[in-house]
Amino acid sequence: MEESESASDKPRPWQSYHTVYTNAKAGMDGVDKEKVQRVVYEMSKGSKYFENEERKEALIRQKIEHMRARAAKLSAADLSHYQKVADKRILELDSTRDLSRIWLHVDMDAFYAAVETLSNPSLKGKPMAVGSMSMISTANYEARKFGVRAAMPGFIARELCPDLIFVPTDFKKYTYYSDLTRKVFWDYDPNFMAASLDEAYLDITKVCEERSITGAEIAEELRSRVHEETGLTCSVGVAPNRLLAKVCSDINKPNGQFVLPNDRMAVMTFISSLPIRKIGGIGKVTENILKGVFGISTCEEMLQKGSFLCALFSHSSSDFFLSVGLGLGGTDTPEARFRKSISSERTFSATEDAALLYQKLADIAEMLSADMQKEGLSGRTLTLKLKTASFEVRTRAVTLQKYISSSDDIVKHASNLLKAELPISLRLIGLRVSHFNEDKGGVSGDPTQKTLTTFFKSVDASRRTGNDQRSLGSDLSDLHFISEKETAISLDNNETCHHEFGDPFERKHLSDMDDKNCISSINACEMEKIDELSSNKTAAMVNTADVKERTTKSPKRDLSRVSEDDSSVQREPEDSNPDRLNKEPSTSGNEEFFSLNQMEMLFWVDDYKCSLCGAELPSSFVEERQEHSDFHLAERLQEEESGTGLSSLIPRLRIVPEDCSGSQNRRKKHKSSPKQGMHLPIDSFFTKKSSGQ
DNA sequence: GCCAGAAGGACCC
DNA sequence: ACCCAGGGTCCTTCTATC
Repeated sequence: MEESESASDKPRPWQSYHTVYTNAKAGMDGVDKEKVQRVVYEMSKGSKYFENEERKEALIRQKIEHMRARAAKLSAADLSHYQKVADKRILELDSTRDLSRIWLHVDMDAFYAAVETLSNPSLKGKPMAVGSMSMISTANYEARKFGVRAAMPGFIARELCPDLIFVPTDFKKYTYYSDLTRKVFWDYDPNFMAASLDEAYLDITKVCEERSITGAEIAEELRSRVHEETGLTCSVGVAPNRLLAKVCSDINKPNGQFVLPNDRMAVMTFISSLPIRKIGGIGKVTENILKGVFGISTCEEMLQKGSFLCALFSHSSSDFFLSVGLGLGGTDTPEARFRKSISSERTFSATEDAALLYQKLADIAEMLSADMQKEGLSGRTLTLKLKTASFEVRTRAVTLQKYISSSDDIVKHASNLLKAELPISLRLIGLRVSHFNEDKGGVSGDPTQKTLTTFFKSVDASRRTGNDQRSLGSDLSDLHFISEKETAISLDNNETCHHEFGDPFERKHLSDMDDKNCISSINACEMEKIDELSSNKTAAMVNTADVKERTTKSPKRDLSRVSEDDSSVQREPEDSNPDRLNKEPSTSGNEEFFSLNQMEMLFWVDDYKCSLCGAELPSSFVEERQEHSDFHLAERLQEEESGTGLSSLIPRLRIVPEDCSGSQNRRKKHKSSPKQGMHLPIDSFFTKKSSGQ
C-alpha cells in the first residue's frame, strides 16, 4: 500500500478514485470523464463512505500484490504444466460450443426514466433522474451526458448536473409497461427469460426457422413492436448465446441493435478485442485483478494467459475466464430455480442507542415477516446484517430447529444476535431468512435429501461451459485466492452426477420462478395445498362443469380476481388447516372463483404466473389467460371423465408444463436468467398494474 | 473426507 | 442543504462434527 500512493499521487488524486460510475461498462461517450471523476472525488473525500472505500481498495491492492508474487514464483516447469492444463481445458470447453441457437437480448432504454417521461412529457429533453437525493435508480440520456448514472447518490448527481430533475420511483408504472413489453416478447418466445423489469432473453431460433427470417429482421420487428405497444424504445443484441447477446445489446444503445452471426470466426473476432469489463459478471474488482496481475484487458487475452489463470485461480474461475475468451455462454433454457432467501434492510442515520436499534430491528422484522407471509415462506436460518457507522458490514447468523416466519419469532432470535454485538454504532440493519422448508425438494422435508444447492452444483459441471452471467458473477468471487495448494490440478472432478439430483418433483415447482417471488409463493403454499389435495381434499372438488361454464362465459371477470383470493390464502402460510381453502371463498365473496380456485387451484402467482404449470402471463394478457385457464379446466374435465381424479394431481402437475396453453408450450420454463430481477423490490411484483383487467 | 453452518465478498439490476 | 439503497445469488474459507 505504501508504494502506489507516493508515485502516482501527483496532482490529481481523483484519478485514483475509481468508482462504479466513472468506470462502468455502459458507454459514457461524450462525458467529460475527468470532471466527473473529480467531482465525485471532491464530494466523497473525507466521508466515512470514502474512507471505507479506500480501505477496501487497499485490500484489493494487497490481493493483487499477493497474486503477482505467486505468479512470479511459478517456475518454467510449472508454467509448462499449466500451459498444458489450459490448452486441454480450452479444447474441452470449445468442444461444447453450440452455434445452433439464436439468442436475443432486449434491454429497454433508460427504462424507468423513459416511462416517467411518457407519463409526463414535459420532462422530455431535460436531464432527469429517477430516484432520490440519496440514490438514483436511473437517469435519462440528457442527464447521462453530465455523467449522472444509476447507483450514484443524488447529491453528487446534482453537483454534476445542477438542473437535474428528480422523479421518485413508481414501480407500479414500470411493472405496467414491463408487462406490455413482455406481451410482445411472448410472441417470439413463450419461454422467454425475464431478467428484470426491463430486460429479457429470447431464444428466437424457432421463430427464425418457422418464418425463415433472420435474427436481424426479428430484432427489427420486435423493436418496432415494442415501440408501438409502449411508446418506449429498446436495444437488442442477437448472438449465439446469452452472454454474447447481452454484450451486443449494449453496442448500439439506445434504440439500436447489433447482430453477431452464428459463426465461430465471427465470434472469435468479436470477442478478441472486447474489454473484459463488458462481460456480465466481471465487475470492478475482477477487472482490476485481471488487469493488475496478468495484464489482461481484453477477452482474447484470457486465452493467452490461460496458463496463469489455471495456475492461480480455482477451477470454476479459470473455466469461466477461458469460456469468456472463447466467447461461450448459455445456450440452453435453464431450469427454473427456487428463491433461496428473502430479506429486508434499512439504512438510517447512524446511532448507538440500543433502544433505538432494537426498535429498528423490530420494524424490519415486521416488514420481513409481512413479505414472508405474502409468499407463504418460512425458514430456519436467520441472518442479521449490520453496517456500522464506518460502513463496515457484518453478518451474524443462526440456524434454528424450527421454521419461523412470524414477526415475533424473528425479533426474538434477531435480538439475541444483535445483543451480542451491542455496544455498536449502526447505520443499517437487515434481516434475511433462508433455508426454507421447500429447499429439500418439497414433499418430505427430509433433511437428508439432496438440497437444491447440491443439485445445482452437480449440474454445474456441465453448465460451466455455457455459463451465463450468473455463473460469471459467482466466479468472480473466486478471486478470493485459492489457497496455493488447491491450485493444483484437479480439473476433472467436476464430472459428477447430474442425474442424481433430486426427484423431478421439485423441479416442477422450479418452473415458475422466473421473477423473484413467484417462485416461492408457489412453493410454500402450493406444497401444502397439494399435500392436502392428494390426501383428502377431494371434497374441495366442486362441480367441474359448473366452473367451466362460468369461466368460459365471463372472461372479463378475469383471473385477477382469483389472484385476490389467492393472496388471502397465502397470507396464512402457517395455517395448514385444510379448511382454509374452503373458508376463503366466503371471504372473497366470489363464488365462481372460489369454485375455480378450490377445484383447480389455479391462480396467478403474484398476478403473473399460473400456479399450476408456471406459465407466465401478465394480467394484461386477458385473453391468453382465459385460454390458459380454459385449458386447465378442459384438462381437468377430461380427467374427471376418465376417472382420474385428484389422486393424480401431483404427477399431473409435473407434466402439465409440457403442453399447457396450447401453442405456447412451455416445456422449458424460462427461469429467469441468472440474476434476473433481484433488484426489484418485491412489492413491485405484488402491486398489479391496473391495466390488464 | 465430507457435511453444515457461519462469515465475508463480488456482482447484478 | 440534502451526503452512497435494497433485494438476491453464488462462491470461498474456516470450523466443528460425524
